[in-house]
Amino acid sequence: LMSILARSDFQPRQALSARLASLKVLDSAETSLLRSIEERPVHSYRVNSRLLTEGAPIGFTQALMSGWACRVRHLADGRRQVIAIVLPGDVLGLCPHERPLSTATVTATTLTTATDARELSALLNDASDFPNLGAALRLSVAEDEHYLLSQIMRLGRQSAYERIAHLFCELKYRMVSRDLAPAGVLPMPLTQETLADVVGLSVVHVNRILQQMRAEGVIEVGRGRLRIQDEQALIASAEFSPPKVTAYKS
Amino acid sequence: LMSILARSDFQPRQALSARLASLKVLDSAETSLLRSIEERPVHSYRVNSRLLTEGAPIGFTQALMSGWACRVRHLADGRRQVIAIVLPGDVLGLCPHERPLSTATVTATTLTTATDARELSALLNDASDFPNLGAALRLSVAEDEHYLLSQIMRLGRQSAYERIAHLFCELKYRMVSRDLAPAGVLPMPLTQETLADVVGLSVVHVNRILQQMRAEGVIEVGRGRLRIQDEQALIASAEFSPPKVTAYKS
DNA sequence: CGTTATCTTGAGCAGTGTCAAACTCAGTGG
DNA sequence: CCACTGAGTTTGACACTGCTCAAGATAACG
Repeated sequence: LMSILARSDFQPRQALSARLASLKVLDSAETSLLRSIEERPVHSYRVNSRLLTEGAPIGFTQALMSGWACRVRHLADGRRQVIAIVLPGDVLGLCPHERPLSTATVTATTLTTATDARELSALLNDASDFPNLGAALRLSVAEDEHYLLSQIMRLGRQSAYERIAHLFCELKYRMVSRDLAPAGVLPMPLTQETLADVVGLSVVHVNRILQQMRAEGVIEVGRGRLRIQDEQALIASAEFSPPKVTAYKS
Repeated sequence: LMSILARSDFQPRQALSARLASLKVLDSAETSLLRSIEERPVHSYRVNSRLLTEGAPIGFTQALMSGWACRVRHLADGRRQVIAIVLPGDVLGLCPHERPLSTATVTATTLTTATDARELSALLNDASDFPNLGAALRLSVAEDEHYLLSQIMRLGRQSAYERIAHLFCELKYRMVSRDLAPAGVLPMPLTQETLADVVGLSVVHVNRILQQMRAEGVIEVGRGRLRIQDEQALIASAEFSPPKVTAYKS
């Protein structure tokens, strides 16, 4: 049993409800709906397998329970850009329109599990039965858009160092809001190669920047973990700020 | 009267209905709702004035009637990234949640007019009265997300030449779908400086790439116009493909 | 018709990419 | 238990894309 807790792909399965509850206070019916989604049997995805394919129909909405995935786009010559990192508690294929096609491929970066969450899709359009949950879901969509905009800012106008710093701040913030970063240490299952595809740099350069950050005592990375030692320094050099999408406190 | 037609900021005011009708067949009630939005008195925005401010509340949803605007993010030292170009027919502040805050600043790049389109916001959550219009609106939101992903791909993994080529293909596609690019010529009111902030390059470099494209006979730019002379070449080098967000034909 | 913004060009340089090789380390199978 | 393997990381040398600075040429605009 100790070994189960120690397994690197272990994730508490409440990431989804943790995130949504942090966006809006939920009532008990809403909480138990989320629980039932979280306790449902999962579908497992092997490393490098696809959860969604660009241009292909989205069968039904899924919620990531454990593991990390990446939304990616490809170019013909093999160049690859990670659009967004998908963490436990994120929802895939949440589209308000009919017969949606995926706008990007989603690949499992680690062993990944996801559950059917098709109720959430319906909630987007008609939240009359679960008003707070509907609101939380919409806020989460707005947050996700905020993160897309941040990715554009990073890639377009920040230096290599700033991009990585900004990404790490964002990952920490997102993991914390799902209770997945105990004691300030977060799992970091991405290889430097994948990291490079996120921040639009070469592997070699990513490696050099990480060395630099380590030398400065700002972070500790390796063995699947990331510890941010000087968060203020990172936040300052990246000009990171967390998403604010509504004027309500929740 | 000839001079009115010749003015560079002249735009037919049906861009919104042209775009939405291209996404889904609308019935007459829906069409006339759009007409009434389009014929409403406009609010004018001077060059460089703000339609929305990052972090500030979004008063109400607006539809751009004429002129071009840019969604931008800023860094403290003055660096600026254009997240997206906002064209006539685009809708601003379309958020499904309560009391939304803007996730980016929107600045008028040319003289711009916009009308109050708050009905559309309500339609996002409850489209029972205007089902096709609701569907069209949701499709337009999905398309907009597709364009954001394209922007990420461009900035992260494409060369300077490819970025500009891709952007031009996208602009042409968007303008055509609103009936704003007669005879294959589109208005191009962006300065090279703004263009640089879109594609994440320096002005000087943008200028050089434009020279190159002109020399190759691929485009003609200047005096506020863009003519794409060899669209196949542009599409091929940029690997451009138009958004496909639903399996329905409309 | 001056004035200012925008565009253009050149020269030199910085940041990041490429290539290639060595090193680490977790698995794997003998 | 140990050698082997292969993915991932690290390092160095060098190339190149795109940036900066600065000045001049055009075009827009009042």
